[in-house]
Amino acid sequence: MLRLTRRSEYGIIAIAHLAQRPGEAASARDIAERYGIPKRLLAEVMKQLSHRGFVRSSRGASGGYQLAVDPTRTSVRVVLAALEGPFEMVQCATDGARALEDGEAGRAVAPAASSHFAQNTLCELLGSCPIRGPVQRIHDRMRLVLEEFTIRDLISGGDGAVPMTAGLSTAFAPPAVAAAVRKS
Amino acid sequence: MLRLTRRSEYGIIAIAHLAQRPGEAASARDIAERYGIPKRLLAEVMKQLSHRGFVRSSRGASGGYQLAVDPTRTSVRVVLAALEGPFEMVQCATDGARALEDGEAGRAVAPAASSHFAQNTLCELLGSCPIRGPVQRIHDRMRLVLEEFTIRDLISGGDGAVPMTAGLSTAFAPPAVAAAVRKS
DNA sequence: CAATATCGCATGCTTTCAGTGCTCATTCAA
DNA sequence: TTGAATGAGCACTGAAAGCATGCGATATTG
Repeated sequence: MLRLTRRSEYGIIAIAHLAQRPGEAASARDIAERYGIPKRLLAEVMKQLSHRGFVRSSRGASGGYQLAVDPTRTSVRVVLAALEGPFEMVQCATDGARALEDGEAGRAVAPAASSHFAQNTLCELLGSCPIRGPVQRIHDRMRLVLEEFTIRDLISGGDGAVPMTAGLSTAFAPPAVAAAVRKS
Repeated sequence: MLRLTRRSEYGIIAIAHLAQRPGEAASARDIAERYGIPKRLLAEVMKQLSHRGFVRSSRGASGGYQLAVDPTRTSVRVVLAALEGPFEMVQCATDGARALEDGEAGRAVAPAASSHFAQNTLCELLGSCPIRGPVQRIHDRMRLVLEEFTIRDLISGGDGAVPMTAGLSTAFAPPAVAAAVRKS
C-alpha cells in the first residue's frame, strides 16, 4: 500500500544524481543509462521537473539538466508533489490552500486562493464520517515526514542516526507512542 | 500521491464503527447504509478483515460483525496491511521478514521465514541505486507513524495533542528536523 | 418454512500507470 | 553550412489495479 509510482522513483533518483554534481549538466541519456531506467520515460519525468522549476534544462548538443533549487531547502515532499500531485492519503485529507501550494518549486505561484474543496465523494457527501479527525492527524504526521527530508538528505549516504530535536514533537500529536514498542 | 484505496477507507470506517460499539454486532448493511458506502463492496472488505482475524463474523438473521482484536493494541498499519498488503513506498523498501509479518492479526503465523526478496525490478538489478539508504529511512519513519496509531485512536474524536514520549525519537533518525520549520 | 446474513466465485467497467513512437526545435562542433 | 546530439511536445498502446455488482449457496434466527 501507499506505493510511489515509477515516475517518482526515477525523478528522485535523477534529482539526487544532479544534486551530487553541482554545476555539471547531466543529460537524460547519462542518467538513464547510469541507473538502467528507460530513457524515454525519464525524459518525460525530467520535462515535468523542468516545468515545475526543480531543474534547469539546456538543449542542444552537450545539453542536459542541472539542479535549479537549493537542495537543503527543498523537501522531498514538494518534489514528489510535482510528479504525482499533492500528498493525500484520503480524499478528504487536504484543503484548497495546501493543494494549490503543492507542486511548484520557486516561482511563487500565489494564485487567488479559492477554497473550493475537491469533490469529496466520501466525506463531504455524507456528513458523518467518523474517522475524519483521526485520519487527518495521521495524514499530517506522514506529511511532516516527507517535509522533513530534503534533497540533500537523499545524497548523504551516511546512515548515522541524527537525533530528533525537541520542540517539534509537540506540533503534531502522536497519540499512544507506547504502541510502537509492540511491533516494529 | 500515496493515496489509500477505497477498500482501506471502508475497512477503517467499519473497524472504527465496531470499536465504538463493543459487544454489539453490526451487519454490513447497517454500516454501509450508515455511511453511504456500497454494501456489496463493504461486505467484500469485511470478509477480508474476517479472514485476517480482525473481526468475527456471525451469519444468519441478526448476524453481523464484531471486533475481534484489542483496539488499544492493534495498529492502523496492520489493519491496512491486511487490506492492501504491506506498506512499501518503493519496491526495495521492504524485506522478506517484514512482508511476511504483515497482514495477519492474532493467529501467530510463524512461517518458515524465507528471505527471498521480491523481484526488485529496479534496485536489485542495477547494483547502484543511489537513493536506497535515504529512501529506506523515509520509509521507516512513515511506517512508524502508521504503527503508532491504533484502532482506539480512530474513535477518539478528541483532538487533544498527546505529547510524544521520549526514548522513541532516537530509534529512527530524522536528518534535518530544522527543515520542518520552513514550511508546513 | 421464511427472512436475513455472510460466503464464494465470477464478471464488467473505469482509471491509472508504464513505456514507446515520432516529429520538431535548439545547440554545438566540425 | 551541415550534421549530430539533445530536449520538447503530442499522442498512443498495453497492462494492471481499482471499483463495483450479480448470483447462488450456506448458515442462523424466529
